Amino acid sequence: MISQPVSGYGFSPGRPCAKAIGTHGERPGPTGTSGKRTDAMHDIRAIRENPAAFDALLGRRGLEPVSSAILSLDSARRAKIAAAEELQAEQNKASKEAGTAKGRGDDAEFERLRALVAAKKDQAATLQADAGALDVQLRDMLMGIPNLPLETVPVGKDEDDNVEIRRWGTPRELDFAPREHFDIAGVKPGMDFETAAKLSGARFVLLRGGVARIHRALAQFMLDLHITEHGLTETWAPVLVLSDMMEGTGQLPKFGEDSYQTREGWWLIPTSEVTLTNTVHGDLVDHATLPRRMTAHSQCFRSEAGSAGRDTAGMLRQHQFEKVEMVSITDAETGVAEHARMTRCAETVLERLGLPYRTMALCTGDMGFGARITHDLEVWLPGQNKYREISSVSYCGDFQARRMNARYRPAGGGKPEFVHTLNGSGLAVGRALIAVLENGQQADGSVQLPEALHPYLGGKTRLSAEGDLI
RNA sequence: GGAGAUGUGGCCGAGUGGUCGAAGGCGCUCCCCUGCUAAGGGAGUAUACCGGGAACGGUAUCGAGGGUUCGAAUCCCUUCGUCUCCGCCA
Repeated sequence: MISQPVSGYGFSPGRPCAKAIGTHGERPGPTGTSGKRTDAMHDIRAIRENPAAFDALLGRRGLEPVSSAILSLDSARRAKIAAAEELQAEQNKASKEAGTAKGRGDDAEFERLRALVAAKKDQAATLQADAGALDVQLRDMLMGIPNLPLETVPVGKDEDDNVEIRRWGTPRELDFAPREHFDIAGVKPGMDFETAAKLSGARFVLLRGGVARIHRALAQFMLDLHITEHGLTETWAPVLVLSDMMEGTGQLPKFGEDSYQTREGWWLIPTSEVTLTNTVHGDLVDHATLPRRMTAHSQCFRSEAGSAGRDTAGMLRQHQFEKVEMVSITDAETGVAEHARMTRCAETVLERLGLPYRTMALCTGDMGFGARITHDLEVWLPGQNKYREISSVSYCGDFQARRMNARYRPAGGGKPEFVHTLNGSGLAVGRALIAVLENGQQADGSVQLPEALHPYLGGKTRLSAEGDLI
């Protein structure tokens, strides 16, 4: 790397953020300690070797070809680097000779060489600056390009093209008109949007009594299931993270608007995928420690910019919500199998709760930025009379690992290779609460609660129409 | 928040402004010896980029950024992290 690239987007680690609410000009923001690598967002070599394949895979996502733009930047950058390095080599050589000249007291020769070094240095600096500028351009371009879909991912435009791959459970036959969760008699006393709005504004909720306890029970149940039966390691992590971490998992630079940032520069995690995945940020881990399977229960914060007007009723879409997240750090060989495993872990939660769901393979057009393949779990919501997303399980290949510079050394030595990462909700707690309430609702406004939760509710089995656990 | 210390390769740890990409140890790989094991001997072992079919050559990197210098791991400035003590605090 010729020179340290300047951050090409609005904020930069180590400095107060332009986007921060209420700028603190003098206060340095929290920063990471890792350096930036300019080439690591996508495999530039792979693009060089087969630009058509790169464009073809992006084309499946509905994106225009970009490889020729990338490659022309890349070759311009490489030409500058080569020229600059040649000059630096000459500079280093002359400098060394200057040292020996000085050593033997040859002042005339020393002065001549000193001037030569200065000249070379000057020329090299110009070329370095050029290379650096091209580097930043290339980096920004690569940072903005989403992950390549696996060949197995169905091609499509939007969510209408997603493919159902599995369905479990049968929605109950009801002899009454099902209500949405916030409209169920037994739920109303414990789900207070008015007070939450007073405290925090729109898209917040305040839970009380039985509903609050069911919510808590759900999170505990999920965590316990994952750590005792699925072998995930329980983890508790910060919810404030550095910009580097958000960049590592792909929330930045493109999607900064979707998250919140403190005045000091920290970001509030939109999901603990950020913290769990970045546990290996910048690390060279022992292959024998893979796969690393983690789970965490955390608060999640999302600005929900761009979803104004959607799902405004109830607690389906909130600025702050809880989620039990699963993350696996693994390698290229086991990534796809791990994805299937993780999907099963999430499905198991729903099955234990007796909640009907379907598993969808997202099409290329509906997949998230960092994913190579994503399965969404959609739970049946009788109040809405439809399946709604409650979990999303993605395999990211080495996409995040490249951004994080997270690698492992293969068994038996050899060059370090990027780890592969996966993440999935297991599950969104708030949405699970909704599903439990809506699916368990009775004609009288009470709610029958899943057996799996009873131990977490002190043996209580129902939410009465008055809102009490009984 | 105040004072001090510190940040070196997978890990630990040495380091004089040029002979340092960096001693030594651990770990790892290969080989030898030892009829198993334990121990021992030898060799190798940073990352990224650029050029090259390769051998290899070049450039950069000693938390990060900047500066002084012909030349910086080593000097100066800024900044971040860590540790210790004090203060405050769930």
